[in-house]
Amino acid sequence: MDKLKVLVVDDHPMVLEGMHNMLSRISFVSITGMSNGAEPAMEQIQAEMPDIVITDISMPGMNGVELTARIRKEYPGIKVIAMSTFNERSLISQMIEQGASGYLLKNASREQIEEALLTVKENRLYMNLDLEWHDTGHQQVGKTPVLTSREKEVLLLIAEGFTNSQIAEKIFVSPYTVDSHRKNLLTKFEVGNTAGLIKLAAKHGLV
Amino acid sequence: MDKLKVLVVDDHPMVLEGMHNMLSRISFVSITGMSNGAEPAMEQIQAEMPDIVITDISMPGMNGVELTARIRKEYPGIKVIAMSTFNERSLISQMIEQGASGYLLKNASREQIEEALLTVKENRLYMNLDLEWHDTGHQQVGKTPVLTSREKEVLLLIAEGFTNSQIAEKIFVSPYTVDSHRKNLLTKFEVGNTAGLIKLAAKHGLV
DNA sequence: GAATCAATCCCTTTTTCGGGGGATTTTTCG
DNA sequence: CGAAAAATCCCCCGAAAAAGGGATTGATTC
Repeated sequence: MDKLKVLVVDDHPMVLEGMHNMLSRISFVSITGMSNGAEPAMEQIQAEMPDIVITDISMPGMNGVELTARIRKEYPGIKVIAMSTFNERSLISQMIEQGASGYLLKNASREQIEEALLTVKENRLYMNLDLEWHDTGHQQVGKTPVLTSREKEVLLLIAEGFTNSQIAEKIFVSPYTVDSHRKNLLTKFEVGNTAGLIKLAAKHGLV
Repeated sequence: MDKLKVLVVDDHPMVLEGMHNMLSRISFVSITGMSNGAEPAMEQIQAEMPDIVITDISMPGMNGVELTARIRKEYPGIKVIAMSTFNERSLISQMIEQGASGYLLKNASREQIEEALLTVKENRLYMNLDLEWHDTGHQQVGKTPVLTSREKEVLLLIAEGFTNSQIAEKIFVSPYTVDSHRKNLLTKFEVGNTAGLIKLAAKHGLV
C-alpha cells in the first residue's frame, strides 16, 4: 500500500515536534512537511501535494478555518483534519462546514491519530468524540443555536453587563424589544437565566 | 557540570512529546519525567526531585497556578517554569506571584527553552516577552482576581445558572451567605452584574 | 397569496439580583 | 497566642430579570 503523505500545520513548534514523533511511528505515513503557519503551508502543499493536511484551528494570521477553505477550494482532493484544544470546540463545526474531514483533539493518542488518518483516507468523517473528561471540568458544549443578527448584537451587550434599558438606548429600540430578544436567547440556549446564557455563549466563542 | 533534572507537566501528549524531543537535544538536561497532569506530577516530584519543573498553566483538575503554589511550598528548592499559549496571559502574573521562575510560550524554540533553563538555574527570572501578537485577535484580559475556594465554588454554581437559594441548598449554607459570596465576586471582578461576571470568569478560564 | 420569520412593541406578576449596611465565628498562619 | 482572612449569617430596599401572556409590521420564501 502506498504511504499516506501527510502535512502538519501548527504554530507551536512543540506540537509540531510531538506530532512528528507520533506520525513517524505510524508505518503507513510519510511526512511531507511541517508548517508553522497557514501561508507557508499553502506553499508546501503546492510543492508536495500531500494526501492529508492536519492543521491547528487557531493560529495567528490565517487560521485553520480559512486554511481549510482555501485547501478545499484549490485542492479538492486533499483531505483536511482539524486539530484543536477543548477551548475552541465552537470552531470545529466551522471547520466541518469548510470541508474538513475530521478533527482531532491535541491530547489525542497515537492510536487515535492513526484511526483518524485511516478513516479520512477512506473518505469518511473522523470525529474524535470520545469525551472522557466528564470529571475534568471540561464539559462539552452542545450545538451553537442559530442566532439572528439582532440577537447576537443584544447578546454581546448583555455580556458587557448592560441592562435591558441601557441596551435599548444604545440600539434605539424599546426596552420591551430588548427583553424579547433576551427571552429568545434564553430559549434558544435552553437556559434559565443570564448566568447560564453567558457561560454557554462564552463556551461557543460568541462573547 | 551536573545535568539539570527536568520534569515536564502538560495534559497534551503531543506537547509532551514535542517538549521531550526538544529537551533531549539539550546536552545539559536530564529528563526525569513527563506528567500528564498536576496530581501525577506531585508524585513524580517526590520520587525524582527534579531541579526544574516546566508546567502548562491551564490543565484539567489542578491547574498550573495551584501546582506552582504547591511546589513552591513543599519543595522551595525546585524552580518552576510556566508554559502557556497566548490565550492565558492573564494567568502568567498569577504564576509569577506563586513563585514561578519564568515562563515560556508554547511556540518557544529549542534555543529559547535552553535559555530559559539556564536563566532559571542561575536564580534569575526568565520572561519570554517577545510579544508579536498584537494583531492576532487574541485580546488580553485583565488580572484574574484572587478568589477563595468558597468563592470559586459559588462562581461555578452561578455560572451553571443556579440562583442564590438553589446554591445555598447545595452547599448547605444560608442564602445570605451565598449572596455575600456573590457580592464579593462582583466586587473582585469589578463588574456590576452576573452577565459581566460570567463573561470575565469565562475569559479567565474559570468556568 | 399564505406562511414563516425577524424585529418590533406592550402588559403583569413573581422572583432574583444588586447595593448598602452590619455582625459573628472559624481557619489560617506567623 | 493573636492578627488576619475566610466563611458564615442577618436586614432593607429598589431595580432588574424571568415567566407568562399577546400583538403588529415588513421582508422573504414557497
